[in-house]
Amino acid sequence: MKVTIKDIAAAAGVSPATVSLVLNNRPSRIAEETRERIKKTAEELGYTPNSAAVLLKTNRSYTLGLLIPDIRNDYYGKYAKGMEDACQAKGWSAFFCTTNNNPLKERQYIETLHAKNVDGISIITTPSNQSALFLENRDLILSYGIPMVQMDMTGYRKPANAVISDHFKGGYMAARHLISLGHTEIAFITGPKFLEGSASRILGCKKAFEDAGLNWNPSLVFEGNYSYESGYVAIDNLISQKFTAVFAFNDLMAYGVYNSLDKYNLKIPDDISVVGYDDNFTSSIINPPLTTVYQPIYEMGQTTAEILIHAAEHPDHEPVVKEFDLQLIVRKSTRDIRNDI
Amino acid sequence: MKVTIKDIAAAAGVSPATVSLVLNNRPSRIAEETRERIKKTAEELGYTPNSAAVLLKTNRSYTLGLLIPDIRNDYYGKYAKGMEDACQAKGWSAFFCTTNNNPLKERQYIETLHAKNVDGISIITTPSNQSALFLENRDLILSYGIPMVQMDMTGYRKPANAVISDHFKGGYMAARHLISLGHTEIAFITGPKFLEGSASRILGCKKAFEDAGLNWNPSLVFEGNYSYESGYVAIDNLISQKFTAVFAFNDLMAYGVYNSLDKYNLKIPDDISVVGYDDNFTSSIINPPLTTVYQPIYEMGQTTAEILIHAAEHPDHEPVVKEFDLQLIVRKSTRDIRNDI
DNA sequence: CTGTTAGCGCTTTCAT
DNA sequence: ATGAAAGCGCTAACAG
Repeated sequence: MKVTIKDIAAAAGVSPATVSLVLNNRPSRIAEETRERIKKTAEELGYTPNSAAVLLKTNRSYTLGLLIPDIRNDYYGKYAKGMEDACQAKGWSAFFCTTNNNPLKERQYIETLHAKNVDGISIITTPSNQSALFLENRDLILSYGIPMVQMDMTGYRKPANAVISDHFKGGYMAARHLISLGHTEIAFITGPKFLEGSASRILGCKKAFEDAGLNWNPSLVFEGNYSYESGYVAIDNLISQKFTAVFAFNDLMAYGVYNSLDKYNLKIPDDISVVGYDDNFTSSIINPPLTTVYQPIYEMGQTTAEILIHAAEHPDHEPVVKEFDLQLIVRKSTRDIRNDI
Repeated sequence: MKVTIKDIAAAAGVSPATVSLVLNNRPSRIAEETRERIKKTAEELGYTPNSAAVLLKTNRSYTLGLLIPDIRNDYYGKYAKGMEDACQAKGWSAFFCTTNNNPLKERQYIETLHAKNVDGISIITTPSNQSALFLENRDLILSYGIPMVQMDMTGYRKPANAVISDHFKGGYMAARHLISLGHTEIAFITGPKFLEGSASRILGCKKAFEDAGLNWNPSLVFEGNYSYESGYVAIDNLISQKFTAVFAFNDLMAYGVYNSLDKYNLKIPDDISVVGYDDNFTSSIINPPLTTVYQPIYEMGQTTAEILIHAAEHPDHEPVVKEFDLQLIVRKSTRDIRNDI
């Protein structure tokens, strides 16, 4: 059925060992004439190496595992794409595993990934990730001795690699943008407070207020959970108060804000300015296009793969933390109100 | 490092063969007491079977490969999720491979998948898929003897499984909906004409016109390519003509229509009604929510996995074609104009 | 310059 | 009721 190096060896009149040497371009002194003959018959027979055999022998799968909460979330989709592309560029593969934020499912996948001998695993902080079960999962990976990179896991420091962005700065940028447009009463829809990323963004916002000499109003802060619905509900809860702008800590919640505001007949940006975070695909096509904080998530995925591949190839690899810059994308959902009556 | 059955055998004082028998629940008469002891030590040592070894021996990877144009497209995302969930339910895994509609990349992935001994492959028709290179890829999979299911590949009949939906009916449903709302001048933004699915939808639309005794106006048909931009451009091209509704052959193009219409100060659905196709996530949160034809794409993904797993487990498996029902989701982007002045 | 050999971890038939 | 042994396809150390 499947053609093996034995078949090639027989067809080319050499031994399997020679075939292996040639096909892997090992530095050995095989006659040029023999080389050609072997390569040619391999090509003719349509040979593909059996990676299970290679793996069993070398203990290297050239495969990475990626644990993501949800592939359908554009944010994670971009990250996954970045990893996949970087893998492909180096001849590696990636296993995508969707955990749905379920620690048991995540654990199961980690075991599968271990069984499949992946050479590295990427994990992501999610709204419920700080639970003990999730932390146990991190330790499981470490105990298997599999290189791992933590994406956006600001709070959990273990001897492992990390790929992060500066949430404090992101919060600061968004708030400052709104303030520079004359907004002083700003509603904030945050992520779960136990998430460090969300907490840092709030700190960034407060700093922006402080720098501008503005008063911080805690009653305009609503704790969301990064879902569309929580953005929608947030407005219902805040609507009785006065505010001219809202900063939602991710785009998904901003979409909820859009529709909730529409229900109250409030126009964006005429009545209320809105800022999001992440820059999902939808944010540029929605009406009005959403001003948002862009995270180079695709690049973070690429870097994750590169770190993991490096770690796999260099057993003496030292844990590394890469931080990425944020960028404010100004679109049509925010407006200068300084010249209003 | 990694614990093997040998380790368990040593610890439990039995032979590796016995361990294998017990851990795989093979029907053999191992003493209950021994069974327990083996299972317990396996648990204690944290044993995970080495799937490379299992694969090498059994020639079964319990893994499926999925060739998709783009994981970031929600349509494919749902499909991938369906496959992944069905795999997980049966203890299988899935490899996601993003081809970007590049036949060379697809080919490369097929070879990788073959090298990794996947037990089945799913492929999807895409806007450029009918090219000779893509068709060669199908044949490559077949030549490897790997079970395959073609998703939405209405035009290419080979001895292979398929998972499809009735495009003719989908086109008919959308057009009839608009007609029932009093629209007689409807613009159509189709997919590439070489795609059978798109062609069938047009036929369905024509049939709806015919059934309603309406005249078909070819100048209101614009050939798009299923991208956001092509929906946007379509309106630029059609705007000089009179129409009260547009049916875009996918949601992405409908989003382009939304923004292009906005540019001309045309309101949805007040001035123009819009219907899409696919029911992406964005369609329910966009303003106004988009009326669209829902394809049970998640279920199609599940079924794909089930067919593939079945085929892998039954070498005598006969090719099967599963057709799925469509559903019109009526939201706020379409409006009854019969009582207008 | 090329071939022989052992063995990676597991399954499975055949002996005991 | 359990164990010994062969072998899946490949690589790498060692022979020749």
